[in-house]
Amino acid sequence: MITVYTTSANVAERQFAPPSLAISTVIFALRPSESSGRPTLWLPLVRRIREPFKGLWALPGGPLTHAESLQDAASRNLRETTGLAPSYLEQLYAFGGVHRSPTQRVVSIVYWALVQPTEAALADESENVRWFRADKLGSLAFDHNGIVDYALWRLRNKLAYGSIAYHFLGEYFTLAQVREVYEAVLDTQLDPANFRRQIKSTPEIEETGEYLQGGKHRPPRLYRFTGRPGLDPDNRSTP
Amino acid sequence: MITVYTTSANVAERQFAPPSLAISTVIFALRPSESSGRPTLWLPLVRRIREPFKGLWALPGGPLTHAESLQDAASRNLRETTGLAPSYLEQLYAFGGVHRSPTQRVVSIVYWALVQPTEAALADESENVRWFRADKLGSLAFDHNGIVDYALWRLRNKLAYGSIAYHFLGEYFTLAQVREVYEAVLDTQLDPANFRRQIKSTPEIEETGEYLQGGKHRPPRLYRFTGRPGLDPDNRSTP
DNA sequence: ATCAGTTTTAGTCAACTTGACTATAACTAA
DNA sequence: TTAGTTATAGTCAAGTTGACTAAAACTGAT
Repeated sequence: MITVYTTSANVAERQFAPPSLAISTVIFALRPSESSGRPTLWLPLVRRIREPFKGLWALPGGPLTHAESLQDAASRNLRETTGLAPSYLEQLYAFGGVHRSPTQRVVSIVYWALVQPTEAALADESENVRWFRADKLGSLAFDHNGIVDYALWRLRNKLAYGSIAYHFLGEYFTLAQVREVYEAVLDTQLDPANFRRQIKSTPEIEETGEYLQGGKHRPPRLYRFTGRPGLDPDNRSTP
Repeated sequence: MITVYTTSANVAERQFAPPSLAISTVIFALRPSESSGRPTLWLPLVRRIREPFKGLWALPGGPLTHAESLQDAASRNLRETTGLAPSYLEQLYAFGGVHRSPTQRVVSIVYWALVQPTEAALADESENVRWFRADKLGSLAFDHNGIVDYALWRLRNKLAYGSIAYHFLGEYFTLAQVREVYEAVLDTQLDPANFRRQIKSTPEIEETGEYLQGGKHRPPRLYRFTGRPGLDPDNRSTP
């Protein structure tokens, strides 16, 4: 038996085509809030230029090409749509509900990424690519609101547990900046003294001899993160 | 432009076909070890009856049909190959390295499951379906050794954190049985007194009035787990 | 009946961690 | 010089953890 699928298949034919596979990315960066000036969570979205959901905002994404691993596809897509190179990239989840898209069956393998503020400032922004505050997104295309919610949950989880916060920051940072990352992501206030005691007790934080000058107060010491992010189980792109 | 893919495509044609999508499952159950009699981790594998890796053992898996969500596909597959109904089922990871299979590009969305010992005892076993100790697997087909390692890591992680252990057990259990789950999965000895203090301090454990009779020692009280497992972000199979 | 063997269960104690809070240090701007 | 600001160290009580002791409650053998 020979089964034939075409890219311009009608609905009846699509019933038998394999589900199509897409890669999307939730990209987080810290940017100063317009109101308070404190850092808050933002993410870039792209406007859909075709049906379904034409005109609505959606997560950046695209197809998986033949020669690249899932992770490579995610970081290529991220670069192509926003010009960004992430400092952290991890698989979030494979979404495969039957009715995610009204026109065809799509399985989306979603990654989430963190970018540093210097990177984020360089990001391309245009009519069809814009940054939004993570807590003020409005209604997105497909199930993308749910996906962002889940990515936020994972980010908060990972922050509470591990050593993810430093990927929002540059190579050198003050402990107050680390605290601001936690405060922005978890949306709470933290006691500065207790917070620094905890952070300093983790072995992956290294004191440098440098201080950050220029504030109108006692200059804070600069630190460095020496840990490596845990490798994903599947990212062996070039064997 | 019309692109045509056939199920009997040759290698050159497959280059342009979309990567195919498969669902696999890592199924864990506790069974008594032959040597010590204590519970240990086991999982069922199926023997491959065709190339590639013909004759080797592999994770149970199969295709994704059109009308079912990823999770539904995983539990259907699990039922078809082993006859099992899992008490816990969660997505593990989407594996999509370029060279996972020598003959074609395959993206595998892998689930992991826990089954209760009563279930596990009923599981079909045959020439081509057999249970193995998780720490004595030998060399499996594809990248399945790596997948099992990752599933083990996730299981241990989840155990240390959350309320997963009870899905290995029946509705009623003693605290010593819970401890045996931890000891089997983490492969350590735990102090009985300290362990029970910790478990009893979690609010989801409920004392029953019943005791387990029949041991040659003081009869232990039976407990019940009242928490619900966290829902996966995508398992809305029937909307 | 009693005793040894077993596991269950409660409790103690020191070491460590956490959250709330106080106080001093080191800078800038007026 | 002083007020304002953040950085940084330290204290203290409450809570948690790990190592350990001991009593309770059953069975099976003497």
